[in-house]
Amino acid sequence: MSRFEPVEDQYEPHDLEDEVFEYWDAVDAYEQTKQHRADGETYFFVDGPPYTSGSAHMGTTWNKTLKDCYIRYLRMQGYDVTDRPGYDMHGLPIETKVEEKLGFENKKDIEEFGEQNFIDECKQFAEEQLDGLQEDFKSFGVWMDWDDPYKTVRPEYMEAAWWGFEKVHERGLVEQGKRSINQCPRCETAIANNEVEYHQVGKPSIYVKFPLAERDGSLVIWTTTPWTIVANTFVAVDGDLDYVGVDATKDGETERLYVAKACVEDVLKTGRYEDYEVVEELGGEEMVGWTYDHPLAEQVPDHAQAEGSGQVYTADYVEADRTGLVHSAPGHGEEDFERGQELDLEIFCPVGNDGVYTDAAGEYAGEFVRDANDEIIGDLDAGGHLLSSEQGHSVREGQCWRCDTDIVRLVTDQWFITVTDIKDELLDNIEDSEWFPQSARDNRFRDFVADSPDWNVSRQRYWGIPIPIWTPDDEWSGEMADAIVVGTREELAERVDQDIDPETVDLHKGTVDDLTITEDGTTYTRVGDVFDVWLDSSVATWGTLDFPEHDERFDELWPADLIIEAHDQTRGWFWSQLGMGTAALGEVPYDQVLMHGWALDSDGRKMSKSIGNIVEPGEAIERHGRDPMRLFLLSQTPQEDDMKFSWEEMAEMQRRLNILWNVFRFPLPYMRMDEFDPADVDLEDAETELVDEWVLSRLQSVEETMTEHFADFEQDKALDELLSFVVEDVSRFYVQVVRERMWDEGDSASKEAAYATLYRVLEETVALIAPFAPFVAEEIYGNLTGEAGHDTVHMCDWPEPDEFWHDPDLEGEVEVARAVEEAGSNARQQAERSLRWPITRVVVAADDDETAAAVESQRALLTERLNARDLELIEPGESWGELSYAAEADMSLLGPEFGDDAGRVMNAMNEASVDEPTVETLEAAVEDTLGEAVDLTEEMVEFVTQTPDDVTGVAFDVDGDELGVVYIDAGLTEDIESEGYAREVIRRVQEMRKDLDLDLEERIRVDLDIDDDRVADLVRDHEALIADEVRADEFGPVEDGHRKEWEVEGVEMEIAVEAVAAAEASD
RNA sequence: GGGCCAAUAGCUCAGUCAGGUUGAGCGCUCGGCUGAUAACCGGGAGGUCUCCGGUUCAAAUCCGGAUUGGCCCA
Repeated sequence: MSRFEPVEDQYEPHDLEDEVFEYWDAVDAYEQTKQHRADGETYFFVDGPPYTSGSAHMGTTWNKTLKDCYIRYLRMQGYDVTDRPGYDMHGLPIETKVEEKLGFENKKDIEEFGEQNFIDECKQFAEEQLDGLQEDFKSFGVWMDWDDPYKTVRPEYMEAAWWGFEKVHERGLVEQGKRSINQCPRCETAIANNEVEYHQVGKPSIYVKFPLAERDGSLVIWTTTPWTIVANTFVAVDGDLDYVGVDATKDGETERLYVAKACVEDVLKTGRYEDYEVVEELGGEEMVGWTYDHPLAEQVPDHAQAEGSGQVYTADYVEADRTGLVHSAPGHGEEDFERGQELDLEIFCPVGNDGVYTDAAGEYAGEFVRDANDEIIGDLDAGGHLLSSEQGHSVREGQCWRCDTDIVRLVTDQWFITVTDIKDELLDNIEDSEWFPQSARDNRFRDFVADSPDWNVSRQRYWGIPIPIWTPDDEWSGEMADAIVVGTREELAERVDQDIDPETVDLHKGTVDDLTITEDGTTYTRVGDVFDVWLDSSVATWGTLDFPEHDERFDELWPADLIIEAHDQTRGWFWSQLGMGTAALGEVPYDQVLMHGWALDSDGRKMSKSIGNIVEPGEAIERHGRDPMRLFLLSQTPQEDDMKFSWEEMAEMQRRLNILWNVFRFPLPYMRMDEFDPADVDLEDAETELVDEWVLSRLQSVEETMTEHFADFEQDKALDELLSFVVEDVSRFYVQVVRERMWDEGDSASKEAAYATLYRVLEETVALIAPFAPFVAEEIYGNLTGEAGHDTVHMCDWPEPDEFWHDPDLEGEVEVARAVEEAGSNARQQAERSLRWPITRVVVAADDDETAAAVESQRALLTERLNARDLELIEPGESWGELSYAAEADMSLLGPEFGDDAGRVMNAMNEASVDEPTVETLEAAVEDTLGEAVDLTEEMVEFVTQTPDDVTGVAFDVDGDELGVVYIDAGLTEDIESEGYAREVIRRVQEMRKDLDLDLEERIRVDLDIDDDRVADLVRDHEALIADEVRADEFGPVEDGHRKEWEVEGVEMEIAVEAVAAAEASD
């Protein structure tokens, strides 16, 4: 690529990005960049694996873009960064999608299809989804190792999970146990709590009388799940609550009912009793130990009847609601189960994994539980146990997140990692990681870890990593000491009875379920379950490194230096990694966490299919391009706050990039014409002017600040700093000032210094923007550096501030000067004197020495920018004649001094106008207004000047600190009018040159016909200036030229222009 | 139901920790500039700081409560 080639007039993201993609391919940009840092210090970044279903949405895009930005930045800082992407490919979501595709309804269909066939289908589906995602990520310009992602379905990764699990087992933290779980009866597997979704459903609401065994009367309970009464084991009361026995009468018959005292009226009304009498009052504690007969004893002969069943116990989940007595089935509900365990009661669960009653349910065997509700209600009624029954009671019901089937609570055998045994260690290990923001770690995360129960890692499914536990075929004791846990493929090959090759063996269920182990005469078979997918990703830090298959890199790199995910991962990946890392290795597997938010729609609502407010990244790219989309995403804070999507802001980013593009293309024609070569100029020795030195100093400051922001994981602020430098400092100021020097024909040291300065600024700016907008950075870098630079901007070092150029004092001075200029422009406008017309003088009243010094040192710049003949500086303490003064109050001092009157005093001060800026004169003015004397001090007051009519004055400030006032003297003189009119003519001739589409170098002849003799004379005085500016060879009659009538400040003039060459040709 | 986070101009956000007459960019509008020109410069309008209470001479800011939205947990 040769240098300073002409470029598009307009920043065109799409064409540019397509070209850059091709260019990257052509020069192997990604590989070269990695190679370039191969000897650098290692940095172990770990990608949180997205789940391979669906395509990349805005949240995923934000996440990957953040990762890409930090990886690119770290590479520029010299690190050899691990950038292996990962994909989470196992699990129920994929199984259900494949089931749908194959038209399956339940597990039996899968069994018929064949486990291995089903697993193959899942694998193929997951791979297809992965390809789609990967294409999306590449198209965002994310540079990761796409040729070699880690996949949770590969044997070496599955082995990493086995290895970790075996370590956990060695620490004695694995156990089989019964737990009350959410079961999806269709998927026939446990569902994690957070995988349960809720919706409102109508359910039965029944009051049931449990007949007491050793005394008259019944306990009254209420439930919305009649089918769980089959498994009733005890009734719970609140030990501290008051209960009553009432004799209730209906249809002439009286019966004794026991309910909470507070519930009597409601229960009896519900049961349509006509009358009642309280005959007993007793505390809940007194009822403990009462026995009752199971209301469905006849239909369920094998109902819970072991020692302790069928009795009343206390439980803390009881409230004085409904009846104050709670039917409890430890075989179903979670609280019931836990209380049952405490009481050492039997766990009776007559329901299979498919939600169908087993033989233990007697007459109901073979029926789906919820379908049996009506029959059970009928049986209760027939047995005289039903006090009341209603349908359609609205409650929140959990359903399976994948297939929407209503869940049932069951107690089943599950495998656990008993993280509650190492809770203190987990909490300690939290301290070893640094979070951004840290408050998320100390509040949200810590609370979650403190409350976390044991981790149920088993799922009764197919598409997952098989749990590597083998138990004896004959009766297993339940002790882990009597089970075998396998940690690696090699160990598997050594121990199993069958002949397998550890290099090639697939570890999925279809293969390993057939493998048996025989040791000491006992044969062991693998337990059927697979791991919860959260266990898969929990081992990502070593899975990324293909450990334990290879251990060198693990020894060198582990634990991870950085992970970046959204806040939902506090209970997800941040937690699962902490749990697994601590249980297996005693350490948290990551050092730093950057926790970002979610991508919401423009109203701050979640993007969802049902609302129809999803913005696809593809659409954003189509509308604005990749770099603008990335800039928008990266301009959002990456720490905890959710992002509100905004098309406007994305469009704004495109505009900002267009400004960068304009800044870049502006000097190209001049540099090209002059054959500028940056290598020939040593900027430090070049004849730089103050403004060059200023912009170079600003560049150093920007670099310093950006680096600090990156260190704090605030890339949004770094980007903001850079863009405002490009827009405010370079485009709106430096380029404006430096233009005239570039127009210089012939060689000039000043022009060369300007070239070299702008070149340096651009070269480093594109390096600074490279992590954010990699495409446009590449394009500009390539054009600027040609063969002299790296093959890609992404190989550049991160620009470090150069002390030689860093001059904060100069920056401060120019900041003041720019404030003066801005105020001066404002004053000019108020005086209705356009910039083309010179003014005789500008007067700057500086409030302090520093400001005065700044104005003095930037005198040349200011007079030029304000087009003033002279600049007069009023030193601090001095005042300019003909000014009066107004006062502004400092409320922080007025408040404490005057209390309730502070507001009135302030108003009086604001209204005052005095001849001299002293407290005494002000006090007098305030007294006039208020009618009472007040004591003011210097500190309470700030005086501002008021200008006479013939002069316009505007105060100037830097960041809100007022520093002084600029006065524009707009009085006219002949000399000024002469130049003013001349410049009006110049501007119009220039426009006409443009109308004619003349070449920059083209010489012209100009004919001026001005209606006003005085003005015509004034203009003639500046004929030389006009000729020079518009490249006119002569003034005189123009025959066939471009002719136009103008009105300038009320004066009619006719101007004609023709090219000299054209005129000669026609002669 | 509980925990954490957010709410400030039409839009995106700063200001909240250390209370003192609310700021920026964009958009809108009026004007200027015109060899970067779909660029650039200046002016202006636009806010009950979500609401209700409290503390204080003074609250966007501190405290309590509510509403709405987000994540997580039950």
